Formats: sequence, C-alpha cells, structure tokens
Amino acid sequence: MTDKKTHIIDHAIELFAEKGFEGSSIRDLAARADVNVAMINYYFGSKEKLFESMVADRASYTRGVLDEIANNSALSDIGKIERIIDTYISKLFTNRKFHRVLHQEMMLSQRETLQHSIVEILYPNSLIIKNVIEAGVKKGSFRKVDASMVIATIIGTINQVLLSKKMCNKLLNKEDSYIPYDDAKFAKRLSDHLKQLMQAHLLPQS
Amino acid sequence: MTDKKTHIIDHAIELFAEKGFEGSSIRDLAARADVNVAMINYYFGSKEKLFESMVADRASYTRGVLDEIANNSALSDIGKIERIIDTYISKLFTNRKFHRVLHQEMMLSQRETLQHSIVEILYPNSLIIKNVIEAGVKKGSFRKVDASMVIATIIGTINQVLLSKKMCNKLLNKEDSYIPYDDAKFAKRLSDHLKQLMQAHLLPQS
DNA sequence: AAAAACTAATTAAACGTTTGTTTAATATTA
DNA sequence: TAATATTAAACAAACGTTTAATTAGTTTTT
Repeated sequence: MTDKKTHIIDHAIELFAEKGFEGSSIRDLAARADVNVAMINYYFGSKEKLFESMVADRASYTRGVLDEIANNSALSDIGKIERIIDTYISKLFTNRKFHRVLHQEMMLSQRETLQHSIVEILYPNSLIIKNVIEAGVKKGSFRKVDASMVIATIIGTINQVLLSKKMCNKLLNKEDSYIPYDDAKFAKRLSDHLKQLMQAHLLPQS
Repeated sequence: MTDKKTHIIDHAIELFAEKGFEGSSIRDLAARADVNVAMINYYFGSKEKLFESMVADRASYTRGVLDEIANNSALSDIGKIERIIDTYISKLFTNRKFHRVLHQEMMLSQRETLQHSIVEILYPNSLIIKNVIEAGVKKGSFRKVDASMVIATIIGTINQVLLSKKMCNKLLNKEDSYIPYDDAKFAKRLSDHLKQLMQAHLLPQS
C-alpha cells in the first residue's frame, strides 16, 4: 500500500469516526487529507471500496496476541482471562477511532457484504475468549457460566465506556472535555472492574 | 400530537434504525409513511427538527418504573438490582428500534445539541441504578464495587447483544435470520446471565 | 548522456443524481 | 369564507463519480 493511500485511509478513519460513513463526504475527506477529490476514486474506485480497503488494511490488529495468551500453558485460566481483558483494553484504546468506525458500521443493518467482513474480523477474537472460558468450565476451574454472554459482558462493558463518551463522562462525573483514551488511570479503573467482575463470576466459591 | 405526526414519527424511527439518520432521506420516509414529501417539513420544519420531535415524543419510557423499584422498601438491595435488570431488558426489547436510533446518534460526536438531549433522557435512568448500588455498598449489603462501571456493564451487555445482531447471532450459533427480540427464551437467557453476574459481583461472600 | 516515448499521478471542471427545502396552487375542513 | 391540510413541481446545494487535460516520473531509444 502506497504512502498516499495510507494517508487517505488515516484521515478516512478519523472522519468516519466523527461523522459516520453516510455523514462523511468525499470532498470533506479530500480537504482533510489535502488531496484532490478525484484522487480518492482514482486510488480506491469508490467511496464504498475505500471503506473496504480501510477495513482490509487495519484488519488483523488483535488476533495474534489473544491466540498467544490462550495457548500459554504457564497461565491459569483466570490468569488468561485477566490478560485478555488487559490486551483488549489496550488494543481498543490504541485503535479507538478505527474500532468506533467498525462498531458503528456493524450496528447499521444495511450494507450486508461489508457487515460480513467486519464480523469476519471481530468474531475470531470472540471465539478465542469463548474457548478459554468453556475449557475452564469443563476443567472445573470455572463455574458453569454462559460463555457467549460473558463475552458480551466483557466487550459490551468496554464499548459502553469507550464509545458513548458524553454519557460516560456524565456517569463518571467528568467534564465534557474529558477524553478517557488519554487517561491511563481510566484504563486501569476499567481493567480493575472487569477483573474483579470476572473473578467473582467465574471462580468457584471457596 | 396529531395522528399524522405520530404516524410519521413511527416510520421515522423504523427508517433511522435501519439506515441511520444521515443514511435516511426525507423521500424514503415520505414513501414509507405514505405521505407527501412536503408534509414532513410542513409538520416538523426540517429533518433535524423531526429527529428532535421524535426524541421528545418517546422520551420518558423507563424512568417511572425504575424509580418505583428503587423506592420499594419491600425489596432487598439485590432484589432491586434484579428487578431493574428485568425492567431494562423488557423495555429495551419493546422499544428496540427507538433505542437503536438513540444509541447510534449518541455515539456520533457531531450534532452536539441533539446528543445533549439524548443524554438528558438516558442519564437519569443510570443515576437511579447508581444510587441503588451505592446505597447497598454503604449499608454493607453489597461489596465495595465501582458503581459507575457496574452500570456500564449492565447496559453495555444488553446493548452488545441487542444492537450488533449479526455478531451476536454468530456467537450464539444462531442463523443470520434469527431476531433475538422475538425470542422470549433469549430475553430469559440474558436476564439469567446478568442476575448471576450481579449476585456474584455484588454480594459479600458468605 | 540527451531525447523521445510511455506510464503513472494529479488537477480543475463538469456530469448526472439525489439531497433537504420551498413555493404556489389546490383541496379539505370548520 | 377563512384557516388548515395536501399536493406536484421546482429550487439550489451537495453528493459521488467521470472526464479530459496536464504534470511528473520512469523507461527506452538514440
């Protein structure tokens, strides 16, 4: 991928994250990326194909690390879950804008083909976590829980605090200008909560 | 509010839920609601004002019930949480399309005034739950937990399974055509998970 | 090494649609 | 008759996309 294409994609992620795909115009994007309008269609073919290129370009951004954790035999089952939580939080904090775009587009039921490719990216991650949980349940190191729902809880909690900024700032008594992504303390707080939650939910009572 | 206005709002919620606000056109809406394009601007003034009217019209759709639960002295603290969970699930299942529109628009950082009014609707609900949790912590019937994060977990989990249909169907091994809203068993499963989760997390270990 | 030929990158302008909105005329109701 | 509701048509602006001309960069030929 050429420098210019990546440059356009960078700005596209930012714009789409702010205004959504439908809300963003090629001319907006061209102005931001400081390129001619025609360049976008010249490089990507169309607005929709630009989106697909964007997704393809930034696709595999978590899988590998999760796989490593899941297969690390030095870790206990609950240890794996805790590592996964930290990995997920750190990755989503870093790629927050791209994650926002993915999440938004996944929620709109239109554009079937695109939704499919988004799910292709995110689903394998969920599956890794699901397997860890179900293995733990089988072994007896975890209680009998609804693994799919546990994943929804982990990912849903992170999404909730990361994606609805205004709502969360109100809940956390922060000013409107507060941006959680910049605050390491906030990441720690989120991580601590999820770990505590998972320990209580997953571990058998002694 | 006249019959015709409500009729238009009904279809607007449906359309916005499917295509998003930016992705929906006045002409689309007019065709769906079977009214002349000009009627929408005649009644609401503009597309944006239509959205505001929609929000205003469907605003108070949960508050009252939550308040009752929070003040019901016959219920234990964990009993209150369980009731709140069921109420929330049932309300979101019923008003699912409106909820989807609200959530989508809340995530976009644009349209500041509109975001503000959305938060005005949803925040009080969160506050009621937060108060119940913090009261429980003070009394000692709950462990010392991060109340704000607990709310993010409850609402985030529900949103996760309700709003990203395709992803969740995959996780739950359902076909693409499966619609969780129509399935009472699914609501039960979600409710059971959240209750079990909250009991483990909130109740002191015996 | 210089000139020519060719490919790729870049541009401003225009294309045909679609957008939200307004108008001005007509129908309906009170 | 007067106010309200409804319509088809037109409006200007914005949209994604295409065109056709120009510049820059590379390769080939002399």
